[in-house]
Amino acid sequence: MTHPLKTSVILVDDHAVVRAGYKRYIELDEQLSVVGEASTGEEAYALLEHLSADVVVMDLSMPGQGGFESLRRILNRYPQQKVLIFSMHENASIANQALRLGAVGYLTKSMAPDQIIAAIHDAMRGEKPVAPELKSALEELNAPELPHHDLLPREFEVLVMLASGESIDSISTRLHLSPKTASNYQANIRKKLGVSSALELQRYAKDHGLVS
Amino acid sequence: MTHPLKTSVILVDDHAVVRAGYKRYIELDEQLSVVGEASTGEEAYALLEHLSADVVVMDLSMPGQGGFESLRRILNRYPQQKVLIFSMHENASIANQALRLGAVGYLTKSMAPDQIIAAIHDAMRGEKPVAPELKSALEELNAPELPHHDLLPREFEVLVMLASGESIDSISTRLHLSPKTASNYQANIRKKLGVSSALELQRYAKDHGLVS
DNA sequence: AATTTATTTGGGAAATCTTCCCAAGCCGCC
DNA sequence: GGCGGCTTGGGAAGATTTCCCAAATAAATT
Repeated sequence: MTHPLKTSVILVDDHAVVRAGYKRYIELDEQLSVVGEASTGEEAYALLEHLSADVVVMDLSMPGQGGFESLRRILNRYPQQKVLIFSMHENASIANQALRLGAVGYLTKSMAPDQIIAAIHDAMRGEKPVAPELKSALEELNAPELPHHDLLPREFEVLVMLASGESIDSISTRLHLSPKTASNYQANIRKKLGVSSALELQRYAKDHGLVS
Repeated sequence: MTHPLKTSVILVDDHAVVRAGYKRYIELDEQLSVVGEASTGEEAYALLEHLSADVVVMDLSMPGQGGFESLRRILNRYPQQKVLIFSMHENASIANQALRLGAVGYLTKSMAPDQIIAAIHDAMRGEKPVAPELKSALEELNAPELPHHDLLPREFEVLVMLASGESIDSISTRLHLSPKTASNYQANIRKKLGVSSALELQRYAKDHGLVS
């Protein structure tokens, strides 16, 4: 058996301190080497044009409306690229979105360093490492019987606007509806989701990743 | 002139990766040395009983109702301790609370590593380093002419409850008021703050650090 | 002590918003 | 064509919010 090639890693995180931390641990592993770093999603995208890597380890919360959009663009351009998300948010709905977009795994920064290293190897082996504390929540989130799954399309649209803080009037204007209709939608949405105030509705939407 | 003693630092952050990053940079500086690490506020507090350090560098968002409470307890027990907060939140109101509690400085993780090192030296020199992007917001926040400063005491109390999502009914019950009165308070609060919905009110409260 | 002054509490009445029920128009589907 | 689901809004009752105002109480001032 020949000596295997090292697994190459690109680190993407807007905090230099955090990148340094990853680097420290990754370099302790004989099989891994950091071949590039970027501090924004755009930078990472540009970097990939000149440099390929087996795994891109990326944070989601970055400036310049980064994160998700960057992930989307990278995977659009390089569909085979393995992108491992390391986020500080232990939020199942964020993880869910990232995995749906095609990330190869989702881990949190609170994991132990050796688990992080292990996850990179897992990803190389074709597995899809997910932070253990999120597994059950992720299943829950993909359960089809969640209340908002049987909102009508139009209702869903209104829900998102309501949850982002828009008023009935603003919604009815932007959607060319009578305030009456928008208001009726609100009543139906609240009933279906089982909430009774604007704040509860917003919390529902946030908890389920419908708004950020 | 004699050789000065090294400045000793304790790192407190629940992410081992992040601590490793700080350590990397701190150890590059001849004058600094990391003498201890902790992953929670409680651990840090316990550590200080056995070990003293010139500066404690601490993250705020830690598990176990950490952060603020830990800061409070540490400064209560060791009023002279220099505690430098390094948070990932560029939120002026959080910074404000931390500084009021007696933190010697507030910096964000997005600062360049050399600025971070410089800030530790600044703190030792008796300065109070604050992340530049927060300075103006901090002054703004301490300006006495903010709308909520002329809420009546009772109004303020109701504001906080409203902003945490409580309903008029729940508030009137808990405060032994008629729903009518609670509702009147709400109207007055909204008028004074210049908001027109529950969500705007919540955002106001969050932006000004009145609720988390 | 007497008198302002600020605060807390809620009623009345009008305006607004929400809810619930229902119906017309549309679109797609069998 | 006919059925069923989606979108749109009216009507009417009910609830909430707002605005104005006043009594009771507490705090401050002279």
